[in-house]
Amino acid sequence: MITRSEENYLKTIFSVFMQTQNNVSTNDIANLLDTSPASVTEMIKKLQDKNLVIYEKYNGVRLSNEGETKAIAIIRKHRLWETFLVRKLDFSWSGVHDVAEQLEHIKSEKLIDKLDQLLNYPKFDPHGDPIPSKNGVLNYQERISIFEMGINEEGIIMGVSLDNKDFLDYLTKLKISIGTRIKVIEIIKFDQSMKIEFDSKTEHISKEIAENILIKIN
Amino acid sequence: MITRSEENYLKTIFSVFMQTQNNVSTNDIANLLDTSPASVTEMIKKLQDKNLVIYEKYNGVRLSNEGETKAIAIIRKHRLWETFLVRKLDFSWSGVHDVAEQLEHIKSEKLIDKLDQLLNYPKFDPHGDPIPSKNGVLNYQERISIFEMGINEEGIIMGVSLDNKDFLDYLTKLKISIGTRIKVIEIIKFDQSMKIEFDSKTEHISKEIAENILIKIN
DNA sequence: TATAGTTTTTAGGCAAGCCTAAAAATAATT
DNA sequence: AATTATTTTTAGGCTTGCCTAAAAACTATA
Repeated sequence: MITRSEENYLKTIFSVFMQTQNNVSTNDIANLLDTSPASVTEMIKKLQDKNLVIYEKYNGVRLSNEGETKAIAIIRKHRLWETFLVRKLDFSWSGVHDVAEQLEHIKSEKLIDKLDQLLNYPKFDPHGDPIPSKNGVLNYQERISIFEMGINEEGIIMGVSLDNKDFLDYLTKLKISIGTRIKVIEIIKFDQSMKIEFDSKTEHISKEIAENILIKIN
Repeated sequence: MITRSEENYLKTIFSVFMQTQNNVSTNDIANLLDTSPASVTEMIKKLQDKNLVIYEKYNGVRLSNEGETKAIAIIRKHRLWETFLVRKLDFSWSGVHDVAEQLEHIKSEKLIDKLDQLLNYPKFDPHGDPIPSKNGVLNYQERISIFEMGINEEGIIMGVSLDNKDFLDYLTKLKISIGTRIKVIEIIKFDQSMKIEFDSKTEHISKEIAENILIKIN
């Protein structure tokens, strides 16, 4: 049996490794899970005993195949629940995270399969992140931020890279959502803010906003 | 903050007290929660410190007003989740309990309100038990078992008093469900089994079955 | 390369929630 | 009423997951 806390460690290790492709450091995990490095070391040893991670002292940690399977299953649950909350219970995409964080630990394969079915087997969650399939395939779509685009380039919004309430609420206000086609009109050198066009209108967004909106890249 | 374990104690104390109207004994709680009497004593003290129960050594325990409010809130969550599982995810009423047991501990008032709304504010769960309202009113409908009925008496099935898979599956097979109108045709003295009529057909049910099907009484 | 700085691990502790065994209180029986 | 049986509580321990402080190992810099 895998505990809730262990699940959170696996999830964290997975997502950091995804980004860096390097063994994950004790300190990084401690910061992300808001716990002490000492606790992390301790927990990693437990996970190692359960063959969920590969660990060498003073050299960081990464997931074993078994650990990765477990991590992906949790991410699947999290993203399906987020999708459920937004689509069926009218949650805003900014209000979804904390509840999904709890729901992802519910243990019932049947529940998740049925939820998947109810939602008609969604491929992406409300933030545009891919939902792993039941058999653990995570279909990763490469994306760049609007900030990385050049003038006159176009793209379709595929997701966001920040789960901050104010940020998401602002996007809602601008009526920017996943699927929106945008075009970069102008880049202001001074503050690196951008003028973008979408739905036949123009909006001016700051660097911070542009950096956290992701578009598809082929 | 109230822990998952504390919530389970409150729920248990509440339901035993509902039935007996007496202070609940340490032993009873231990049996129901499948734990040791010593652990129960210890936990009760904690609950007392939090003003959730009223407790006197060697004299059992009952809920304080605050404890009762908490207990009812958990029961509300449990029964709403059960309703959701059956109505939206096609769970059988026998498969629902374990998952609801987990889901009832999810902390989010908004989630429960939205769920309630999605289900159109149900008054009863799939087993026929009343769902407490948001403000904590538990509308109890008095019921008796079929076993307590006399010959030629009629009634409408309002619920069950047993959450056993084999039992519930058998009712499904017999096509007995909540709302079914039944009439007692014959009582066999020898084994106290009963012949009942419903949906223009007759079935023969054992004492054990009859005892666990509840009908409305006015 | 020696030293200073950072990261990681070890050591020792704490709260929650459980356990068993033994003691104390209550209840039942002769 | 005295004894026996049952229930409940106390005492002492265990595991999980966290903590702080100190030691050890790595990394960077003079």
